[in-house]
Amino acid sequence: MRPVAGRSPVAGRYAKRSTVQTRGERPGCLPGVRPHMSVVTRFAPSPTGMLHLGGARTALFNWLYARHHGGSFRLRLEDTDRKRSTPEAIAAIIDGLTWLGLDWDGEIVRQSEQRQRHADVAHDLLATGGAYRCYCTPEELEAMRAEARAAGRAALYDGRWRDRDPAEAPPGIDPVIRFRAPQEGETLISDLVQRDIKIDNTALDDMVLLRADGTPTYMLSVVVDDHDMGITHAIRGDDHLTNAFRQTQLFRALGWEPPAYAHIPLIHGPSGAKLSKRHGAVAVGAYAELGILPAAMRNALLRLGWSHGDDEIIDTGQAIAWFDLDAVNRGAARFDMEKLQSLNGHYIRESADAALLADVEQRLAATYSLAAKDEGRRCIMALLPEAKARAKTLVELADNLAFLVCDRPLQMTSKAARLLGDEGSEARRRLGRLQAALQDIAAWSEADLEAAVRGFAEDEGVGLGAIAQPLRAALTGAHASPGIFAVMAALGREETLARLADAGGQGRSDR
RNA sequence: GACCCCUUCGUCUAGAGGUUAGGACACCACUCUUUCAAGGUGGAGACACGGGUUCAAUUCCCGUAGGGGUCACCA
Repeated sequence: MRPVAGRSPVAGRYAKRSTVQTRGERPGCLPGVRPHMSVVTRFAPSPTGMLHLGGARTALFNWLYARHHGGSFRLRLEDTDRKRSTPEAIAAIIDGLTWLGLDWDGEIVRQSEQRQRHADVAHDLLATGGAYRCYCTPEELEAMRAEARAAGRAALYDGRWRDRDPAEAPPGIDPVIRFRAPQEGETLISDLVQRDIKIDNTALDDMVLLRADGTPTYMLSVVVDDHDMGITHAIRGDDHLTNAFRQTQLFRALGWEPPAYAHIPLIHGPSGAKLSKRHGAVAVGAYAELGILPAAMRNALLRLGWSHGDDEIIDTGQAIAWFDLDAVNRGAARFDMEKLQSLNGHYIRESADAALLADVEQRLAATYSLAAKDEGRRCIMALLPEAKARAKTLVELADNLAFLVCDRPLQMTSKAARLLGDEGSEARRRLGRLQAALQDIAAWSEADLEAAVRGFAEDEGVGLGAIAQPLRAALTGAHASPGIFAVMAALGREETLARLADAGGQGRSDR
C-alpha cells in the first residue's frame, strides 16, 4: 500500500481545474456539465470499526458515480487518529468492499502517511497569516464551551488567540495551530444533493489544524488529500454537511477549489437514529454470513435514497448506466431486511447453479460436519434448480438441501412425523408397497418416477397428495421440500428405496 | 440550546398545480399445485397539522409539530 498523493505532481492539473468552475450558479445541475474533467470520487472511511450499511452505501454511490462517468474511484483510509485506528478495522473495510464487489482504482491512500505534507500545509498557512497558534488549555476550552452553552449559543472557540501577541504565550504549553476562518459574510455550498445551503460565518469557529503534538486533524487532512488526489466529487454522509463549510473555507484560504459536494442522507437504524455501534449498525460481513448475495445487497443499498421511477430490481450494470446524483433523496431512510431478503431471493434464482454450489457445500459442511463427497455434490447439483426457487438466503438454500446429505435414519420434524403416523399406519404400509412397486423401475428418472408414483396412487385408489406427502416425509424428514419427483431423482435409487424402507418397513426413528 | 436538513401507505419510494395519488417489500384472499416457495389475479393501506397564494394544492410560500444531523487537540 503506497500512497499516491504526493505533494507536487498534481499541482499543475489543479491550476487548470479551478478555472473551469461554474458550479454554484446552477444548483440543480449535474456535475457532468463540466466538460473535459474526469470524475474522481473517493470513499474515505476512518478505520475505527466495521464497515456498516451506511458506509457501504456511501462507497456504492461513489463507486457508481465514478463508473457511470468513466472516472476513478479511490479508497482512502482516514487514520489520522492513530490511537483509534486498527488493522482489524482496515481489514474489515477492505473485506467488506471486496465482498460487495466495489473495486477501487490505484493504491489505497493512508492518510497517516501524508502527515508531513499536511503539517507543511498548516505551516505555510501559519506563515502567511492564514492560521495562528492557540495556547488554550483543554480546561480553558471546556469552560468556554460550557459558558457558551449556558448563554444559549453554539459552543464555539471564541478566537481569543487569534490576534493576541504570541509573546503573551504562557510557558510550558504546546500550542495548537488554528485556522483563521473568515468572521464576516457567509459561506455557500452548492451541494449536488442538498442544493444551495449557506451558513453565516459567525456560526463557524477557528478549527484546529495541527494538534499540540504537531499531528494534523481530520479537517486539515481531508482538504489536503482531496486536493492532492484530485478528488472532483466528495460524496459522503449527511453528517459531514457542516464540515463542508469549514472545508470550503480552508480550500479557499489555500487557494484551491473544493470538490463538488454531495451529502447523501444517512441510513437510520430501527430506532430512527443514525446507525452506530449502539444503534443497529451491523457489519456488512454479517449479511454475508446470513446468506445475502452481494448483488442483492448492492441493489438494496442502491434503492435507499435513490430511485429510478418504479424500478426495483436493478442489477449493477443497469445501476452504472442509470446512476446519477440528481435522483438522490434528501431524507434519511431505514433499512428493510425483508425487502433485502426478497431481493436476495430474486438474485438467488438468477444465479447459475454452479455459482451457488460452493457456498452451499461450505455451509452444509459447517453445519452438518460432513465432507462434501462427490455423491453429495451430485445430489446437490441435481436439486439446486428446484431448491433455488424456494430460498431467500443462502442459509435457507443450504438448509433446504441438507436432507440430501443427512445420514439415515432421518430425523423427522414433528409435522413430518404426523404425516407418517405411528408404526403400522396406513401411510407407512402404503410406503412399503410403494417401495416394492419402485423396486424394479427401469429408468430412475424424474419423468419415469412421476409416472410410476402416479400410477401407484391410481392403483391404490387415492389422490397423489395422499402418497406424495408421506413420501416427502420419508425422503426428506420434512413436510415441505422441492418437488418430490426431483427429490427422488436426486437421491438416487438406492438411497430413495432405503429411506422408504426406513419409513415403510420397520417404521423407526420418527419423533 | 444554537445552526442546518427532512416529513407521500407499516417500510423503501414514484409523482405532479387539476391523477381513481403509482410501484416494491411486508400483510390478506384467491389461483396454480404433490408440499413449500416462486408465479398470476385481486384486496386493505399514505400525501403530519394550520394558515396563505390560486378557479384549483398533496404539489408553491409561511408557520407549527414531529424526526434527524452537527456543534472535540474524533473522524
